[in-house]
Amino acid sequence: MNYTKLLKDYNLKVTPQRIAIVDELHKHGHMNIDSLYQVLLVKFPSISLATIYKNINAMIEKVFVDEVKIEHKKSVFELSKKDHAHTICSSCGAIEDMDFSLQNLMKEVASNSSFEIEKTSLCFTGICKTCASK
Amino acid sequence: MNYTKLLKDYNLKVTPQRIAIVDELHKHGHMNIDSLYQVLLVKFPSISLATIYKNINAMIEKVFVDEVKIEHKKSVFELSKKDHAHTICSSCGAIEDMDFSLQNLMKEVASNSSFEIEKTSLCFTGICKTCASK
DNA sequence: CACTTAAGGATAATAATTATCCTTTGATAA
DNA sequence: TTATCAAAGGATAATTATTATCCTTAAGTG
Repeated sequence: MNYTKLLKDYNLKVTPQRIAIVDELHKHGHMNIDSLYQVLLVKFPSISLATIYKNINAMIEKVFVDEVKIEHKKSVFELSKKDHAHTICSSCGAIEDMDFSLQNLMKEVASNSSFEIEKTSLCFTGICKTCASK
Repeated sequence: MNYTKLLKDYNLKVTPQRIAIVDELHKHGHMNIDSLYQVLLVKFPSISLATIYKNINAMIEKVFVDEVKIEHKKSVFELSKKDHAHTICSSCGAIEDMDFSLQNLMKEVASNSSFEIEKTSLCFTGICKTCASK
């Protein structure tokens, strides 16, 4: 993926730190602030935690990164992708995407309610396949 | 509702502060820590914020209060009730329950996935009826 | 390559939550 | 009803999380 173009498209200056943030989010799927910080310290030994916060917030603002709020844990961040739910394993903590048509859900609600939906968040907490087989 | 019995059933000592917390949650539906604190200050002018935190955490632990995490806002808390979703108005901030059969959703997922669901959280962000008509 | 502006890094400030410690109050049983 | 004990409340300190500030550095533009 061309992260330089991505950043430019969203009017964010292309810096090595930003490229790395997007790169790591892409590689890991879901990361919280601390794990991002830890992994970026490898490439940028003097990177500041403030840089992580500032950039994640900027990317959320530009709507190409989303925050996923999780019970009893710090939020994780992901590159925006449409129409999916999340599974959170209460045993190992793994967070995964799950294919799920939120569109259908939203249509269903739209026809039964007067609430105008802009965004839907669906999270399943439970036991993942790996933990279940142990 | 008999809050004394409720607290006893969950092995929590019955104190006036706890009864008031449950009472306010019941009356208001959804409250964050600060609004709880403000409203409890009326009845208990010397109540400590720490008491609110400690009790909400204890009630969550006992699983008769749930936390609802909301984007860009502090979490709100509600007395546990089953099978419903939440709507959050991005205009006025109102948080409401929405009747919604999470059971069906969970069955659907169970038959298509190997993830064992324990709990489902569904939030719709958008514009509420009142704000839409303005 | 020079200039302008925004980003990075270090750190202080603020906000949010939890821990500590002492006092008070429920719950239990004599 | 009262004595006892453990747990809850209140005040506040400590910790954690996040944001703001300020100066230096580097990206974008011509």
